[in-house]
Amino acid sequence: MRDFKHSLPMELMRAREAAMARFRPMLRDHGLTEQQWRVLRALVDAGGAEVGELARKSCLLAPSLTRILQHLESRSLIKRTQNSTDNRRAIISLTARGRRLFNKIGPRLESLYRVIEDEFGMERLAALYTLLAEFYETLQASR
Amino acid sequence: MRDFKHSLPMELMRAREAAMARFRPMLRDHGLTEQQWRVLRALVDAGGAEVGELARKSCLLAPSLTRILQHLESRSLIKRTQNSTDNRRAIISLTARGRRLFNKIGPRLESLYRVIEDEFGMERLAALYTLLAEFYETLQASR
DNA sequence: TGCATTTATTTAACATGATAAGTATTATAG
DNA sequence: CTATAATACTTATCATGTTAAATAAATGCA
Repeated sequence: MRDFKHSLPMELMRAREAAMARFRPMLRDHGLTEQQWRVLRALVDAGGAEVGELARKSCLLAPSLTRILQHLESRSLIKRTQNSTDNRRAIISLTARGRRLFNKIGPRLESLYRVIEDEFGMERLAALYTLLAEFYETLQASR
Repeated sequence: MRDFKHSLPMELMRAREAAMARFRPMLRDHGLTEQQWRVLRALVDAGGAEVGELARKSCLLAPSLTRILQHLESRSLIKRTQNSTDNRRAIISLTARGRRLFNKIGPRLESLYRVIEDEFGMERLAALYTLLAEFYETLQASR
């Protein structure tokens, strides 16, 4: 059998964890988990979205997102607006408070990201992005 | 701000998830989670290991591993042997039953992995492995 | 119109992720 | 020797991952 050290899912996980270890402490300082941050960021990107759309954009499973939205709503970082044409769908958007938090954290995470760019190099980073996107597309295409 | 779609941790996660989606159903058919499988595989690779060593090899946090070992032990897939020179350290190893389960699942996962190799191509896969390893090393080195 | 089906989201249950704190054992300074 | 620190795990707590089931609203069709 192939060497255990060369398990692709584990290598992907280790690389991700190495990166997240840089970001997580700052998020924690602001009382956010990485998943909660992904939701805020997806909302800024989309400017309001339905739950399903938000799940895709933030790469979260629906049950996880449900809990996270409940949590963020209790902290008044997001709000729900009912869609009049389809009462199953609620539109989620940031509150002013949520946006302020995002504006405070975003730039700091960006600068941490630039450190990684500097250390690893833009070219290799771009190559990695490309391979990852191709890998994902390849595996999705044949489903 | 950089496009949300180009968040490296998310790309790593999506790629990993695409791969795991291929493997998880089979593991589930045998009553194993992917983490439990990683532990069995690390044990085969090491042929018996201390808890800390096992945590590193299987990329699991110590508290998670503690619970997983309790679970696997209750299913008689692993056993603990006390180290006589240091009673804090217990040596974990597979039982005969654990090894049988591994031998049944391992080859099937290998063949699923070969499908991915075929679809994505050995060369690109090798390039991806290399970049991931370099990325990990780069981020660890500067800590 | 009335009812089965589909769609969108939430609940439930169990397992793991992440951090902090606790426990037992070994190593070490004085 | 002995008090103290370091080591190796384990517990505890809260949040998320994963799957299945439930709920509720919209859709399709007889």
